[in-house]
Amino acid sequence: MISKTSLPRKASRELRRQQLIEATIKTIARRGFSQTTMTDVAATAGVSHGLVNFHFHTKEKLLTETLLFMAQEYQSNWAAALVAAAPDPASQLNALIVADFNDRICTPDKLAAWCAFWGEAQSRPIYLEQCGANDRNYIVMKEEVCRRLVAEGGYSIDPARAARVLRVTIEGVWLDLMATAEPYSKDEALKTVFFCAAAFFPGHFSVDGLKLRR
Amino acid sequence: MISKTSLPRKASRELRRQQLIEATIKTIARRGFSQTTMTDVAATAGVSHGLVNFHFHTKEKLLTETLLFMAQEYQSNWAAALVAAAPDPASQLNALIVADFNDRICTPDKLAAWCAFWGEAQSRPIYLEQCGANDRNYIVMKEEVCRRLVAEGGYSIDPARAARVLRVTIEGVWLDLMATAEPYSKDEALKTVFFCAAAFFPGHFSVDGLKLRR
DNA sequence: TGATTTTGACTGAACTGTCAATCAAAATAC
DNA sequence: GTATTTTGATTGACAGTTCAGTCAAAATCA
Repeated sequence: MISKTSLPRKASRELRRQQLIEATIKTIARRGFSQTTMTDVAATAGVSHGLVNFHFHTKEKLLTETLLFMAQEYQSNWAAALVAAAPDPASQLNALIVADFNDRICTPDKLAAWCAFWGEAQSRPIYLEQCGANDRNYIVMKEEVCRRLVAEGGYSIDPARAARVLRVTIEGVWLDLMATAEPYSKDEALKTVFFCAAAFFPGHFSVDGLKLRR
Repeated sequence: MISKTSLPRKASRELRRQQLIEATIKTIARRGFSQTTMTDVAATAGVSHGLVNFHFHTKEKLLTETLLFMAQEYQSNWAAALVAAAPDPASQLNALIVADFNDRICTPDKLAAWCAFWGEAQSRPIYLEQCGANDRNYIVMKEEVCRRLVAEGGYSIDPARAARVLRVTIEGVWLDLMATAEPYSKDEALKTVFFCAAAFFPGHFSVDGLKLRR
């Protein structure tokens, strides 16, 4: 509140939009998609509900911009992990896996929000389009990494299917991490993914992660 | 509309309830959870919206009963597949996998409805409790089958993790089947699951399914 | 006839989007 | 540097709409 007043207006505008997007994520995670109202979001951000309309015009726009933000954050996270990794395919695959359990991406609120958006997206083509391009990028890139790893390691498996199983396994343990029914640790979740990678690429991965140079 | 007079009028209480539950599934699949109204459900079933309240009292009860129906249908599907299968663990695992792609369970409407419920369940403990017991049954049973298969085949993998990866892989390809962005056939989805089973249990499974007796 | 099912108009609550008024910051004038 | 004007951010009340749930009456059944 106090620090807000001292900020320049241009920065304040972007800051407030960002604040409202984060409030939206938190609200969706806490109350669910169908029970998220503009007033809830505003209350979470500590502002009046009129302000949300001032910045986003409609509820629909607020929701799509929130989804877009999460999609871009997700994409830039794995893209950054990829450029930071060594150029060999095993290191890159390892970096991709670890990146998905990054503390900034893999928070309870964001996982719950992803889940809520995903559940709603089935009936809203706009949502699917919103992050469809990102999804495709990710899939293509992951397949390519697996293809190179198969070639390098002399494996005889279908790289596209391996990439697909690894991708959905990560999604799956994400969901498990949220469901209160069957809880296990984030570490066990990561181990499960590596267990899977080790089954496909035993020369490069073990249940504990990337194997050291052979 | 025309057939209404011949069937629903004469329909018993249970039949109408069932009809409304199916209309709810279809409506949720088509319009999404947050946009599903009592009037929508009633219109889909071809009755007035007052009747829905007559049979289910509240919207919340209609939704929970719909979820309960799907959970029970899912459970009885795999339970039936299990008793029909040969007693050896490989046959039972195979039966479980195939059962999840059964035409009665694996319809676009039901997958979309599952997805919508799942997205909403994160913020509604009641929904999770609703099918939590079923989920746990399934997980325990699947782990047990994998444990027996590991013992029989002399594999050296963790059966709980194998069971988990197989479970979430099935969930994952289910989701892929719905998302319009990256569509592949139901057959390819099943092959992907078997690809995974073959990686864990190469003596018993190939990408085409259960291997014949060795 | 009496019991049960079904209809559709109605009510009250909740929610979205609008708007006039207010206030603070920035720009401009003096 | 100080006063004045302009711009942008914020509020809260309000209008219009939607929707869940109610209910009295009608239809149907047995």
